[in-house]
Amino acid sequence: MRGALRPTLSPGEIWHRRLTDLMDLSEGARAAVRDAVSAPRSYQSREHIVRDGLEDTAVRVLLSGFACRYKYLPDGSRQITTFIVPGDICDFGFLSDSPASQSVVTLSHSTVGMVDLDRLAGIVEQYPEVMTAILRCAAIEHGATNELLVSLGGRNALHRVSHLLCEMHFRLNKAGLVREDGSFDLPLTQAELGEALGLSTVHVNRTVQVLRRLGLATWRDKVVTLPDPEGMRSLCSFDPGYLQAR
Amino acid sequence: MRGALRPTLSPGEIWHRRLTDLMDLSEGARAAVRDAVSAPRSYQSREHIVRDGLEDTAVRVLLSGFACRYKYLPDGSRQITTFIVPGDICDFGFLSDSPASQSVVTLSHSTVGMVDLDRLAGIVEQYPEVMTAILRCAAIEHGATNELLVSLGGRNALHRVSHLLCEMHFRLNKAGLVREDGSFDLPLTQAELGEALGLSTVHVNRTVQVLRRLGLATWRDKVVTLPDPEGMRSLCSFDPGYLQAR
DNA sequence: TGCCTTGTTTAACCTATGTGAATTGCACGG
DNA sequence: CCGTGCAATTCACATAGGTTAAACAAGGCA
Repeated sequence: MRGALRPTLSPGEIWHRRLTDLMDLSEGARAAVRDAVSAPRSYQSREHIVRDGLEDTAVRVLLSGFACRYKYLPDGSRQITTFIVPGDICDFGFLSDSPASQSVVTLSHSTVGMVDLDRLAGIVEQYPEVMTAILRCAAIEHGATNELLVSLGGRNALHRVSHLLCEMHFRLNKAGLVREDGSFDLPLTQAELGEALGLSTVHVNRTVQVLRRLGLATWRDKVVTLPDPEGMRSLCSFDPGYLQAR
Repeated sequence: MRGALRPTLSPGEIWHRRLTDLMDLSEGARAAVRDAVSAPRSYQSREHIVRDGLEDTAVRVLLSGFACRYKYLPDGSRQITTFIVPGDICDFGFLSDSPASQSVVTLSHSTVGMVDLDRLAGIVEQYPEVMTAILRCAAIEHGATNELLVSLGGRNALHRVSHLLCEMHFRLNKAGLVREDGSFDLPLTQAELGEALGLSTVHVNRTVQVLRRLGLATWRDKVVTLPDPEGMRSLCSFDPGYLQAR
């Protein structure tokens, strides 16, 4: 049983980790952030965290599991626009005081922490750096959306799939969710991956098999392994710049 | 010569118009915003406004003309990720105090106003609603990116092109740039439209001709006319919700 | 034990869109 | 008036990826 992920963390630990990665925070700010996250609420797979932008008085932070934002097309097909991993904010509608136009749904069993908006306002007033950190979260998410856009506009199926796997590897690694052997949980179905990448399920399957044959990726039982991350990155020219503060 | 667009405006007028559309601003805030925009700087077509996120101490607002944000793919092709029309902020990097990862280039002769960052900070401190208004600008831009993502992921060529034309019609109309007869300047080349929509130039051309034959759109000499906006909207199920504050 | 359900895989066939290359129409500069 | 060059257009052909349907595997449950 090598690769136990990590000991249990306090709810706020994950968000704290994310924010300090993006911004130097004072000791006081860090404590405030850590304490602001409420006891996690648990969601089953395919349960809605945010329904069509119905926003209330709290910011939701994914603490564990996997989720996505999506939009429906008129023909009933679904386009996934972002994947949400632990540490991510589920919905940025609170920033502009307007409900989000999208819904957020879990893709696996997940837990979500709440940060009360009034409380957050107080923290931000005392520690303005926290606001910058949050805005960086938003900027990175926007960057990820842009990169997905680039994938759909200009990359072929093989590059789309490998680029997304590289991104997941990178993001989950930052969250401490990649094991020693380079494997990580990716609780997606191939159909869902297709809904994000604009590919049919069948073609996602074909493409994943090519990656297997190339010895660059395996994906079984919701676990992805990249035996040769460097080879994978160079295959699709993955550059994680868009996922980092600078 | 019907349809003269509108009399000359003071530089800050356009931005003022945009922000008040998104947010109720007090008289003081409106004056502050109006006065904060510097004398416009003029750019030729295809000149860079922001180069690879080299950010300085001012926010740039497009006052007239047309621009886009883009990213290059490793194979040298270019993916346009956003079109920027008068009233839009060119780059939101200043929000998170990190350089943008993209470049902004004009697509026609354009003018750009600058808002000094320190000055803006002062305004925001006195009138926090201005910050919310700016964050709404950012949210709407994110919404537009998402919608383009949806186009690339799930719409066919005809719907992509018509949806984009509907969006342009809507956005330019808000900026007061659509003439009585429903026509508006779209200083793009078909190749550039293809770079945004993930289509080859040839196929953009084919598609535009279909729209012509359907009597839904004409596009000549950089001028687009939608004789039947409603038909156009229903063709591609255009819903401008994602472009508005609510 | 055996039937559902959900997800992956395979196969045959089809089409929307890309590619390459030539043609046309203009606007511009000399 | 003639070249030059960019943008729009056309044509012939190629292909990546979609579609439909069926088979297969594994887990849950009666």
